[in-house]
Amino acid sequence: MDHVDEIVIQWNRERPDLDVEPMALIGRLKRLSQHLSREMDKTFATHGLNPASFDVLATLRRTGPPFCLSPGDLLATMMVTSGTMTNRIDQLEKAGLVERIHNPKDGRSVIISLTDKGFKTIDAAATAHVKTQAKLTSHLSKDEKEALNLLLKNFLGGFE
Amino acid sequence: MDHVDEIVIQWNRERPDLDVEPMALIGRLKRLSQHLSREMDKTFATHGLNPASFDVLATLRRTGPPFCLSPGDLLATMMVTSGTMTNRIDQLEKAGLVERIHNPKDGRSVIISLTDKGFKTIDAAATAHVKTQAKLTSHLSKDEKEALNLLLKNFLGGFE
DNA sequence: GTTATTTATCTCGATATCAAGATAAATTAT
DNA sequence: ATAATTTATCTTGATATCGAGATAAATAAC
Repeated sequence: MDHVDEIVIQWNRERPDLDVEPMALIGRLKRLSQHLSREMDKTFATHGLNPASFDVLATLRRTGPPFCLSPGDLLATMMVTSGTMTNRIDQLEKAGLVERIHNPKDGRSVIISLTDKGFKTIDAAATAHVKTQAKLTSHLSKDEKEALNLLLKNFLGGFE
Repeated sequence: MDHVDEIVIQWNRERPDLDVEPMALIGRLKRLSQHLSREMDKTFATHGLNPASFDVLATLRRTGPPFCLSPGDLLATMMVTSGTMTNRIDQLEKAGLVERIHNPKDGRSVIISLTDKGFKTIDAAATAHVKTQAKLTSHLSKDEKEALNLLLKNFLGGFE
């Protein structure tokens, strides 16, 4: 009997015409996502990052050498607008974690490159982040994790 | 081979020391939550609402008669701060969907009450919302929905 | 070659949120 | 009764995001 169960009971009493089964599923998904994000954000904060900056740095880092991508490339992997990406890069540049390099082959675009400081920061943060995520999923058994992952992948497939 | 699979491959190549299994699970959960929210937000918008205002009105509505709760009660069911709640109520009051009633039994607190207009709005929006949610989960079989819901409930239990 | 279109990024204004603290009423302690 | 504490809500300042549109370079059409 959790928070979502109570919501379902209330709706069933007030609006018995509505089938709120999907609401329970989506509600739990959303709430879980919020809880997980809050915990992970704490890890980012101990490395001077927020989720947005972690995301950008991690995307550059996992790309491999030479740790460069255009704002457009970064956009393509994250669900944000171009204005948001400009702002994220501004912050990271100000913090000395990335730099904007003029693209000699295309005057419209720039190349976002991890600095040494950015590399060290994201490598340390990623190590801690993975540890946090392991802890956050430690309540689940191996089988549960696999089953959940598979169901989510299938579900997500309908959108991407 | 979805978006998250590619991320896992990249991390395995660049940082084979990291176990990114939990990252895949959490990443899918988060991304799915975003997709679902975006779709649901469209339904809210057609009723002149945003997710925040829908949430407040729905909470008041499903409470049943007399469709009243204090800001503190509303806070307890949503994961937001008191400042956010004040702002949400301000917007809804300005739109004529709720009203702040002075609580005669406690000078510190107020009672947030659904207006007729608020009641009609949320009833129509909720009907449409449930329909949207049914569509969003229609890719999943009945068994999948049940299995997923159960796993999520178990997972969520660790946080609430 | 000049014009039109597309592409890549940035700018601007509006908004929802949070964290921290202010205000004011109720409760508890002395 | 008075003072101290707790509780309920609101205020303020900062920030991340979005949507829409601006800018400027590359490409395509003619």
